[in-house]
Amino acid sequence: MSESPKRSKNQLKTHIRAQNQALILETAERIFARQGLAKTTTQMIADEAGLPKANIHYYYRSKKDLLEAVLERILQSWLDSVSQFSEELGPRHNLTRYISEKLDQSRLNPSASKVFAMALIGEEPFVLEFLRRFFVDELQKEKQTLDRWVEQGLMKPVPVEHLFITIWAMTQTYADFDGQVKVLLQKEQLEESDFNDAKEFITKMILLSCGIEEA
Amino acid sequence: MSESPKRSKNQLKTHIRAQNQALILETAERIFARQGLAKTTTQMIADEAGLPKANIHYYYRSKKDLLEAVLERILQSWLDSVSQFSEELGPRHNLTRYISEKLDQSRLNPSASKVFAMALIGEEPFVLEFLRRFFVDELQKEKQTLDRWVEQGLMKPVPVEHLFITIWAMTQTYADFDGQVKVLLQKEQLEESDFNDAKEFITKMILLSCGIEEA
DNA sequence: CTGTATTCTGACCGAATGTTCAAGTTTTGC
DNA sequence: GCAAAACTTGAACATTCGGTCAGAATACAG
Repeated sequence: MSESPKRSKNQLKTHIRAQNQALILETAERIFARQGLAKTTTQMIADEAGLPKANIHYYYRSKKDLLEAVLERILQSWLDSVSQFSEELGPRHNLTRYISEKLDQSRLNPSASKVFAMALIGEEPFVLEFLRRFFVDELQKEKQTLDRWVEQGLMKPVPVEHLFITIWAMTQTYADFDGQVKVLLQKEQLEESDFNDAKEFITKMILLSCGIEEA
Repeated sequence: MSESPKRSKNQLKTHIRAQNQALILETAERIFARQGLAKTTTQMIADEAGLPKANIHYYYRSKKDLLEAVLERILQSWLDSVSQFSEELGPRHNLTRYISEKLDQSRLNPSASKVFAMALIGEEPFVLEFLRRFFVDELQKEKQTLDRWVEQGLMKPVPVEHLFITIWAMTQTYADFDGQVKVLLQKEQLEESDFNDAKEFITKMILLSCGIEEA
């Protein structure tokens, strides 16, 4: 138990703060996903984190602040983990990787996915603003890349907005509506193989619709 | 104002009841969709329906009862409006119609769509139970029909569960996450043409992936 | 070791909200 | 018309929940 072999004297400044904030954000994300944004109480988060409620409010003034911090953390991790489209690698490779990464995200971090979907469906201003600031530009860039691939005859022209909306919709579904998916697949729990089946099916659909793969 | 030209003596029994329940259910559905299930208060519904709050509780004992009544109404209307797959008409016609009808539903009754999605993402036991009772059997039937089409060489074999999950995901998205869609399409409001674009794109994707349409 | 900054926490508060109730009013069946 | 049933509604209640605060405890710098 009593282990402190090396007191690395460097960033002990607000060591406690960073540690507690991380604990609170992780716990909050989990409970927000499980209970819904509105039904989640600061008391629940406090209990599950093993902290008194007042301590939560010491780090995050209001529940809204806490939710926004949770969302910001999610979005930041997504921005970090998403690969940019690389024109040289061509459409097949890029689209396949994009779908694969999105489904992996849904599978490996379902809480984050679900919290984000809840915020979206509830039209939290914070999230819409974030989309406006980051993803609209992102989409424009990807559109240009796709246009160039079309010019080079590597794929057929497609409505890029709808392409990305549908990819988003399909990949998110497996995390966001997992209750429904479990019922339809008649499984207690989704396994990696289910995600792989989905990955294969969705990828094939998208490649076909872009004229990259032949039927 | 004082109009009662013909007192059709038949179903005046609980005329008032039916009328008020309809008003309450419609209003509740709208506000549930706008505010979220948990944030919606009985007071809001009362105000927007022009009734005192106690009157809402006269017809629906609890908020949970009211939500379930709203959900039941939505599901019933869906069951009524959905066309059965008809084997003779073949896969192209049936799938095209199915996608078209689902997108029309999302467009023409976005509140219903959104409330249902909120209940699903929150894993309301009522909805999951309903899915289990109705849609699992439904899916089995459709699976058999598709199998026969495959045998007849009218389409290629596909993972039917994932086919329907992805169709569901894509068509619902335009209603459920319309905030996000509007941002990405950079529109103030979604128009019928946007839904038609989506309809065309999704239909083509699905037909291609079933080997019904050539690239 | 000492003073300062940071963190911790039990107790409390006010507002909001679902629900009940009892006393009214209207409608209905006869 | 009349009694019973159905409907209406203002007021009140109990509970829950987000948020505050003051003072105790702890960590930290010099």
